[in-house]
Amino acid sequence: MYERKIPLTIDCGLHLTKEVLNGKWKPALLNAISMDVKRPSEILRLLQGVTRRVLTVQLKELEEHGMVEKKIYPQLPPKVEYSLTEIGWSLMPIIDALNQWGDKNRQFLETVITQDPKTTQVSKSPCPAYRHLLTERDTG
Amino acid sequence: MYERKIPLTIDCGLHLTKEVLNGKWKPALLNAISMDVKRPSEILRLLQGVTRRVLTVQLKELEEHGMVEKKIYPQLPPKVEYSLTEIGWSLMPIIDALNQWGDKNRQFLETVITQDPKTTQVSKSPCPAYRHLLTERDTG
DNA sequence: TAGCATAGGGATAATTTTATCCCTTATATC
DNA sequence: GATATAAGGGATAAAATTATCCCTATGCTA
Repeated sequence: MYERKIPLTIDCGLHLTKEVLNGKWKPALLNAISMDVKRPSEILRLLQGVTRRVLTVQLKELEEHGMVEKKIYPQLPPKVEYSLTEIGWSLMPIIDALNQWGDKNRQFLETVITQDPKTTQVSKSPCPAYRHLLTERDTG
Repeated sequence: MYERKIPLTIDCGLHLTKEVLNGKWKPALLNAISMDVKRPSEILRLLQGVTRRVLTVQLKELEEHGMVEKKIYPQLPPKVEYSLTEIGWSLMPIIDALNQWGDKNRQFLETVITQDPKTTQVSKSPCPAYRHLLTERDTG
């Protein structure tokens, strides 16, 4: 298994949190699970772009970090359901804020990110509904 | 210059925000600048662990993404000061939340992160004061 | 019997991100 | 003359993260 060679910096809250959220799909996974999209196959359908392998790996990390719980149903074909733990739920206001900030500033951000010379292409498939929409939270 | 080969996913706010905050030191840099630690040399001293090169690169990205502004004083040796833009400031509540969440759950997080088999070592130098401490914000 | 669905994981390639090393500029100080 | 300071950046090495490919298991359906 892979072993980190450079020590992880965890000297401030920022870095600790970053470690938990570190992974291309982690925030989106937490978000999906919070919306009751809890089976890997469902998540795979919801999140255009994740591969099964990466999904498995990042879910496992979230589980190891205590953000989600995994329930295995002893049946075939396999059935597994993930759910947020208490500490996982406590991250949701932050995930929502990240999501809303991005959406609110979408026009600006798309411009600056696209202008970035190292960004040659961008993938923009329509976004599935998010929890903050479902629950009608509005922060203007 | 480096060019991305896999298209960037920006189909939801979460990914847009992630792109802006993507970089080992980005949140910490924004935080430092928000606290008036605005010269590269000061930041270098404050943030144990960043190298000058990475500092330069990540500050430049933050600038290209419109989160910070750079003021160059025409003198020698050079003097440069970074400051948050309006949209950069609008990120601060989120940065604070990330920071506070990490600190609040430090004990738990240190445990699960340290137990992680791929994490062999961890660097823990004392953390400099953060803005939310200076401004006495408390979210308990 | 072949193929699908479901979830997981090993091995390795490809990509992206960070780290390391060295060079530039111009002034001040030892 | 050597050295420090301040900021920036090119080239490349190293490390970390993601992607790709293939294999496991078992019951159901065509």
